Amino acid sequence: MTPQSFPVGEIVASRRPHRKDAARNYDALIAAAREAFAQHGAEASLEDVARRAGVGIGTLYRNFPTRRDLFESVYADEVNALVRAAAEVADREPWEALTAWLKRFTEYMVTKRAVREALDDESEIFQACRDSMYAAGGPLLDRAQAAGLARTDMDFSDLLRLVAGVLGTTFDDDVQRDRVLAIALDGVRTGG
Amino acid sequence: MTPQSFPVGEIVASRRPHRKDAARNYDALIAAAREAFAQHGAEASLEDVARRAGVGIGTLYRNFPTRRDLFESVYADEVNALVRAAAEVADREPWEALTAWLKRFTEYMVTKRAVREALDDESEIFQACRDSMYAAGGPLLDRAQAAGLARTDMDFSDLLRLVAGVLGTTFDDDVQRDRVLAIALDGVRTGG
DNA sequence: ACTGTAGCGGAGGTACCCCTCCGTTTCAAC
DNA sequence: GTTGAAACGGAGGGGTACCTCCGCTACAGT
Repeated sequence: MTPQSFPVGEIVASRRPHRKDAARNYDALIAAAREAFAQHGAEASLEDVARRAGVGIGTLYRNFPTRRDLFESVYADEVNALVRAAAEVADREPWEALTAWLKRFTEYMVTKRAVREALDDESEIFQACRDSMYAAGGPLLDRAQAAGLARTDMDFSDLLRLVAGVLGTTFDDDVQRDRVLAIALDGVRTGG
Repeated sequence: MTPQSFPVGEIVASRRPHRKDAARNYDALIAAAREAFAQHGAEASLEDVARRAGVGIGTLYRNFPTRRDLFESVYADEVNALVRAAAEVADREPWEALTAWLKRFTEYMVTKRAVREALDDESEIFQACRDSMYAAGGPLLDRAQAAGLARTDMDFSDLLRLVAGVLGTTFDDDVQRDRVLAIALDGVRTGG
């Protein structure tokens, strides 16, 4: 309801280097990895990631000594974007703010899917990211519930799973996707 | 409504061999492949599949010359099981029959997920399987709609995507999964 | 029981991936 | 501009997967 006041910065201490060329390579690696993981899942080739980023394999390993390190950085990056998105919709109407944020949540899911395969659910970073995300998005559901627009026998976690699931499937076209998502959200919505 | 009268047999001409040892190996390969694909996705190692099945790699390649052939057989096998399941629930109450079948649909989704990655959506087998599955499951939704238990501004395809999506995600536990699925189906259900 | 053949397993060539190591390049502080 | 340290790229050793090929095995029909 008020602009987010909790920290939206780095979830884990970012290892982004200071030198210009190094920082550029770091960013290129994160972007390439997100792309590769989205396309090939958790087992994407790291050499392919380095190729996409236009850097040598050695550079990849210096920045991310293990595959897990790369996953964590890509994932944290996505979560940060999602947290920022929550602040951006905070001034809209309750239900519209919620659904707008859930739309942005779609993109996050693509990365999340691959990351799930690689990182243990109980890992520290997952915990931190979940906290961060719930702190950012949770109030959006709270507002809708307080306004009598959303059922109260569910929590934010339920909502995310529902939306994540629906958006994680493929559809004939965008029209069908929106229709099915609307049906799912009809299960969430209450007269208002 | 009446027991299924359409063919529930092989969707594609099965290449299952006649000789006893060969047939056993064929079945073991299908089972091992389903397991491996569920676990590792479309890029599971074929040598691993052969190992799980307890056969030589040569045997795998004789039965399934290409990775695609193996996928198609595993997939067709699953669809056949799903079609049979529709016949088995046909004598229950409309809404209960529908949800019972959708529960079985969960298992199918695990395989489907991997197969999607490997097979083109427009492939002949996908088309045939979809027809077969819709013919089997579609009447279950029709019945529920006719009984005023399900909204009529959606079709069977929408329902499958919705359920497939929800069940394709992970949950904290079975209780949450059932709760979220119930919310989604609340969007489908109409007063009754 | 005999026997022809369908079926079997796995060795091995090729290709790709993982990850380390180190000689070379590039930055930035002076 | 000089220079030292940080960063770079990619060669290369070890491992695994793909797929073919062929000598061996075991089934089924007589």
